[in-house]
Amino acid sequence: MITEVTRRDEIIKTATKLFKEKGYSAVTMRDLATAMGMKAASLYNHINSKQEILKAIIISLAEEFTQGMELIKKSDSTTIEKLNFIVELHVNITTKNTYGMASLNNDWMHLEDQLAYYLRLRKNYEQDFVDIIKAGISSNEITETNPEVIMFSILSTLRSLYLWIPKKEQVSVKTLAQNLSDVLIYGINK
Amino acid sequence: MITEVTRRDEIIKTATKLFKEKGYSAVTMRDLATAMGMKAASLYNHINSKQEILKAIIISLAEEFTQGMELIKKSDSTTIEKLNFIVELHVNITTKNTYGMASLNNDWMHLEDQLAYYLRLRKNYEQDFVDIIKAGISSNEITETNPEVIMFSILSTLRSLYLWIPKKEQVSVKTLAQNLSDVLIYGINK
DNA sequence: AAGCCAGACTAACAAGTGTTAGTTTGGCAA
DNA sequence: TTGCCAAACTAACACTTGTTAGTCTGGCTT
Repeated sequence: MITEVTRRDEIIKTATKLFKEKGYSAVTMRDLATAMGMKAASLYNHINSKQEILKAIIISLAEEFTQGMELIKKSDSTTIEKLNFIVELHVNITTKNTYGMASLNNDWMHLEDQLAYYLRLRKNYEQDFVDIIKAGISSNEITETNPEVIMFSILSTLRSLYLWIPKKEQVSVKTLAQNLSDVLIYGINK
Repeated sequence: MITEVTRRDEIIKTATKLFKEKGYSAVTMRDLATAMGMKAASLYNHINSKQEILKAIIISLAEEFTQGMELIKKSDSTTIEKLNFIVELHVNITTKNTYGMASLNNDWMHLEDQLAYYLRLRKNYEQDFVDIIKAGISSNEITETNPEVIMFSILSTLRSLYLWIPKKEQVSVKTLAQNLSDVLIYGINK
């Protein structure tokens, strides 16, 4: 069975783009309708609320990250390998959905019912990340710097990828991930 | 002459805090008034518009970064030293004004008259940054990775500091800057 | 040919938006 | 004591917001 692209999907996709440019709060249902070539009221034949659109964008992305981290956590790899996988995970997801990453980063606080759930996912993700780094320090793979500083430093870069990937015209995902891993893990000192 | 803290300053300070939590668009003048313990109309005895508040927050910060970069650029230092200075510049400014950094990062697109000016400052800053890295590659101080990747990677971390500095309870600015420089320049590989 | 119905429309709502005009008040300078 | 004025207030404005109700239309199924 071919999964068809519904009108709802198109609305969410268009909204994602608008949300990236101005943020969730600054985009009105009339803005969204105009971008879709219809009137605001017509949107409600396909979606139930503005809030529902935000939820559809953010929660699916957050779950994708959680699933990826779950696999990496369980994998039988060295710490450095796991960090490489994390970089690839971010590059992959961000490449597929650049716009959505903007909402994930900047508009999560406007989730209402789903806010607590989102925060739980995010907290778990960061905990898993820092655990990997701590294991790497114990096993002598990684320098003895504060693990939170390391995690924050790497994650900040990965979370900002959405701002930057669109500007790089067609660098292969593999190459970009490799370059990034090198810089993040081995530094830039010669 | 002692520079007094005006009511206007207090309003801007309060707004900065609210903007960080919900973003510029989601904060109403009535929200701001409530936080100040007054009615919305009273705000206009001190400020001319909501827009003006955003401008006051963002432009002064952007100019502070530009001035800092100007000094670093002209300084007679090695590339590594200059990068250290840049890290310190970000840690210093972010420590002094954590909330404002959120607006600088997330609400700049809601600047109206000043948008072009802001974009010019930002573009120049990034150009100066990438030039420093290129000089370091030429002088053999820095690995031959794509300079834009290096710049993006470091700057992403520095721009995200505002999310993270409040959580570190009273780590000294010097220590944090040193830790960060180490991770960003020398990597985490042992 | 008949009828269904997805998906658009118009019209309207109640609430919330930034902002203005004009008024009141309480404490300091004269 | 009087007069001033910064800084608060109330009331209102014109417009925008998300959303609902009800209607129309054109193409597919029967």
